[in-house]
Amino acid sequence: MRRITMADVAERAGVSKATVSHVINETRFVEEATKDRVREAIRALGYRPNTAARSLTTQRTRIIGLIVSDVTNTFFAELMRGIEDVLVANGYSLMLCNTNEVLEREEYYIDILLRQGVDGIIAAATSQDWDALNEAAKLQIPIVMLDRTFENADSPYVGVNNMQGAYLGTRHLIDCGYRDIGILSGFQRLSTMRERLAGYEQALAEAHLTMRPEWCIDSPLRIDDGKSAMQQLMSQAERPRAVFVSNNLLSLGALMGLRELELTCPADVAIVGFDDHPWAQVSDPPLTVLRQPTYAIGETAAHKVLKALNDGDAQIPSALFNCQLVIRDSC
Amino acid sequence: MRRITMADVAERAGVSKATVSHVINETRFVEEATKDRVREAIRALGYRPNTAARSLTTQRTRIIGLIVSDVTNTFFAELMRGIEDVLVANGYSLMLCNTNEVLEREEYYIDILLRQGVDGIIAAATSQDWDALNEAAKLQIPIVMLDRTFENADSPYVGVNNMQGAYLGTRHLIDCGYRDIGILSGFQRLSTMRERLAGYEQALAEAHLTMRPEWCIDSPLRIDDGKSAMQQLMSQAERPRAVFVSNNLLSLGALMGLRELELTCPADVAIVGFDDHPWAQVSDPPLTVLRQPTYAIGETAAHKVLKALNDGDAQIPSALFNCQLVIRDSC
DNA sequence: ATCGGTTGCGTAACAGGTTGCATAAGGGGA
DNA sequence: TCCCCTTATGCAACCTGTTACGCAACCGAT
Repeated sequence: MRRITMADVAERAGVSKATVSHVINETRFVEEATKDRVREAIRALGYRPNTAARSLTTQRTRIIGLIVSDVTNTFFAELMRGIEDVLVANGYSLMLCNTNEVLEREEYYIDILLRQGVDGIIAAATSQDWDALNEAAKLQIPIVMLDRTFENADSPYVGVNNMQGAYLGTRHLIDCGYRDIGILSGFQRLSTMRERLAGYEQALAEAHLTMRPEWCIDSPLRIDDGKSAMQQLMSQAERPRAVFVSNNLLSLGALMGLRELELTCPADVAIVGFDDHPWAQVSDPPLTVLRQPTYAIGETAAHKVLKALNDGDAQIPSALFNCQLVIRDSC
Repeated sequence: MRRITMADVAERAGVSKATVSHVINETRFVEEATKDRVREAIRALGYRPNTAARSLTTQRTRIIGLIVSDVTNTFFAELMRGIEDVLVANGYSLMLCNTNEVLEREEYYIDILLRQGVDGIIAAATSQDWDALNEAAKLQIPIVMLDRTFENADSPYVGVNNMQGAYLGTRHLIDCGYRDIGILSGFQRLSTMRERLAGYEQALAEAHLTMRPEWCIDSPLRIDDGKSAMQQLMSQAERPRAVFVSNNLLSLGALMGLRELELTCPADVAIVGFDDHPWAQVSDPPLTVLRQPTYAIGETAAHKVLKALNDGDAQIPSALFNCQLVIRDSC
């Protein structure tokens, strides 16, 4: 069965390809009777326009590339949902690029996206300089930085005020009476993590507490890393009595780590985590966390690419949301 | 800045477009010296082939459409990761379609995928008949059913032996001495959920226990639904002493529901859940669950589409994995 | 010198849409 | 009746690759 093309529709309706095209896209006036014939032909033949052919001439694909580092992290999943809902509502589709926080994979994917000719890119980039995205920028493809950004990023950023969040969390620990506070600070390569560390430092400084470098553990962002980081923290001669954890997977790992050491939270160590997660309500103990308006962040990011696409070269401002401290039983 | 096309490369290298194409695709012999000139031109100009143009003639896009019902469910996220890793390794990309378990959205997306001309579709379909996917099937596009399937599905299925899993789980409850066992059976529209209910029934029957319909609660698959379903179960005059929960989000909701009623697990009700989840280790109590080899399922599904693409019309068999009972403290 | 068989590459048709330009038909005014 | 204008549509070039077909140049053999 040959593919049905526009020529088939045109023939059946007794009009030219041009007319069919204009009926479909409503790009010029066509008499109602003619429109009807075309529409009936489309239905009868089961015609479906070929996106590749269309984008070849229009130079637009109505596809947005989404780069995230870990789809299994509910935080990113929730972002995706927000993004996708907005894109679908506007007739765009999503090309998913999961980098696993691997730079080469990110670069590979950016190349793919550019070949694909995506109309825009939303990136929770693992790279922290403009190199990888530079090609896209040169091609004038709108880019929105999601969750993370970097110094000289030349694109709008949508995320949360990480410093404020970490400050709030650490401050809460201090207010609860803790003085010896450590931090699982994650990947310092990521702006997000740097900002959270800064918020933590600020809260400590304000309370005239000194930050002890050995209580500040960097690590990748997987569950196991959280576990070993927490255990590393707890195996020290002098242990912190509370820990600020910069990422939800690390929080989960931290809880696992404590369990293995038969330490309990908050009796032995208090924890404040970053990012809320449904499971955090039923964990043992339920976690006190900084909640981000994740879905809204996703929506906003999607709106920003669309705006960039529609408004030509209008300057798109960044959007910074605030975190909310959700107090549960871990401090 | 105009887009760089193959013609530009050809001109700079002093050859024809055909030669450039053949150098890129290695589709016919080209002298080494010529190849070098072409490659150097490609590099110098920063040429990137246009996928749309290519797929217009080749009739292939190297894109696979993935339809899932809920990206925020870690189960699907993990499937995606498996699928994506395999696809990337084979030079394919992923178009993500999140349906939120809404039929219209699924149909909409299938239409989009067909216009896009995806080479194959992997679908954790929310629809449970062939209607939505029929168009794709007629166009000879390989389809792989993921996690769910239906009676007259004419495509290979990759998933888990749900009946065996549910049987194992229910059986475990029985072995623990429970006699009054209820079930949160989810969406009976989905094959997965029907099979799990069947496994539950089988285990009960085998132990000569009668199934009480009022202890068998259907619901959608979101966390809140699990919560209210569990509360509905617990508000009955005669309550079950154990509950088999057919889905991980429902398990989470069930735990929340119990908490709200100030009931404890397993003292008041025991729970066995379906699908493992990292958080299930640190929940209160740590959940006994049926674990699926999720990542492997994803990989397998991806391999099957690719096989269908490469081997023409070879019959692709389904793949059924087994569940593994992971015993923790909820019974 | 002629011929057949490589070797290496170019020409042009095509894939399926979009769109600038052109044109035919019909109506109204001079 | 002629001309111009409007209305509704068609023609064909173009977007950027792929590929069937063809041809020139060179080789060694006769």
